[in-house]
Amino acid sequence: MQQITISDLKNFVGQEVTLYGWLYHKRSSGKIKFLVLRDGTGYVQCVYFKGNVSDEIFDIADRIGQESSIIVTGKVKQEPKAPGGYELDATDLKIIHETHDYPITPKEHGIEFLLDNRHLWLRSKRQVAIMRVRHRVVKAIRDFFDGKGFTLMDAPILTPNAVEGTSTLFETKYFDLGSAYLTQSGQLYAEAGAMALGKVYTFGPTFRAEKSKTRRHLTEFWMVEPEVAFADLNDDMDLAEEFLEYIVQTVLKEKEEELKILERDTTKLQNVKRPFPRIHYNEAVEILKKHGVEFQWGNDFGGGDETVISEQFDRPVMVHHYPAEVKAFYMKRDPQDERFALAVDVLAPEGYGEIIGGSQREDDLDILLKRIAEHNLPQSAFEWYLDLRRFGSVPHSGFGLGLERTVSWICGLEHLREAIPFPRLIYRNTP
RNA sequence: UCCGCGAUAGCUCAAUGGUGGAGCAUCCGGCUGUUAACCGGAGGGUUGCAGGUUCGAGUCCUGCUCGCGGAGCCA
Repeated sequence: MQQITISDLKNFVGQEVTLYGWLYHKRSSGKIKFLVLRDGTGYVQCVYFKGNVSDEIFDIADRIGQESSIIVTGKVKQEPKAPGGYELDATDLKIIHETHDYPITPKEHGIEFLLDNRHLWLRSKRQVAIMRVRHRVVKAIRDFFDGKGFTLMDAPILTPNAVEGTSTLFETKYFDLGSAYLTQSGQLYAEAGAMALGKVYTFGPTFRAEKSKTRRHLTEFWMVEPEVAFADLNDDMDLAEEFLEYIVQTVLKEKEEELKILERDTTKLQNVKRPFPRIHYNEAVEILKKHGVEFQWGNDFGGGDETVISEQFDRPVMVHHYPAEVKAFYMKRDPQDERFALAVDVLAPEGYGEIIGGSQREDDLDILLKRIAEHNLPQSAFEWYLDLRRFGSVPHSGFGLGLERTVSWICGLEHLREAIPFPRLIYRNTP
């Protein structure tokens, strides 16, 4: 008897096979029982007729509870009515572990209950589909950069200094050196990498101790940050749009089944093709005014503002030249107009907001020193970073893409917490 | 941190200030093609915690705890 997976059933029609998995769902009708098996690769209905199997096997099928782990043997049958197209005419059933009273039933549950049971919730169809898409997005990210001559060069997670104020940093004791902080961004280290390798990217978890309590925030999330030497803001935008197009089109092509399970309207994703609209901050402000939004020039956009702006377009929109005041110290200012930073945010459609933030970096030592002073940052903490401008400084640019926001957008999720296996939220760090 | 909402059976919810219910889950019984199957029956409650008002509080009032939605901030 051949042991196979549910995803391989199509190659074994008419043959008797053995599947290992968990009981996902059960229906019975007197002398016939329908056991839906899941094995991580898919779902298949196994049909047990009384008479075709021994009474003992039939009793097991009757008795075992949802999520019991079992070994099923039977003949593969094509069944147009079955989801997936195949069904198992079962001949045998063995128990690996019998269980009862599994907490997550086929009926609806509240979000608190589901998050308390996240370790079990992950077994459900929808969550499995999301994790598959997440995995494919991660692979697409790596394939894209690897294929373009980038080197993966990860940044440290424990960092020595409170760079942009301690209020949003997680602090931890660090032996005799006092405190260390969980990284908020690998960018400064990526810049060092770009000066060594030309094109690099960091990809890992980042941490923000912001007391944010919205569907768009996690305290721990994953970010990919490419950094390119000899690249200006336009090069940065070129890279960002090619990157996003590649991710979305790849997932559309390869995770069709999962997006269907998630009931994602993929027509909106089909549009994600170059070129993306590029608008100046001033144009974005005009759009807000035209739509009756009260907005003070010079401010950053809020979530609602971003939605209004992105609704004007059928694909991601790149907003560039933000007022320098609201942007980070390391962003280079526009030599034509010092009020603006050479920065870009990419706003996803359908209200998903900012998924990419990037900029051309300040490469002049003296200007950077001035910015550090203006932001009341401790220069000593940045001496290593300033060295990058002392020894062979070049124009360079990069951006950061939030993985969970991207997954959330592609999957059409209501909340970021479903886009990561074990979400960390302001009032939750379990399981 | 601020604004708003909520906490009742394992889960999702209902209950005019007057004997706390339903669906699902569980258990028992029925059904040879079910798709969140269906039909009949049973068990299951310190109504988040602490006070108060009242003849009487799940319901009204005060405080607390926990959670949810949003804002600000950000990816």
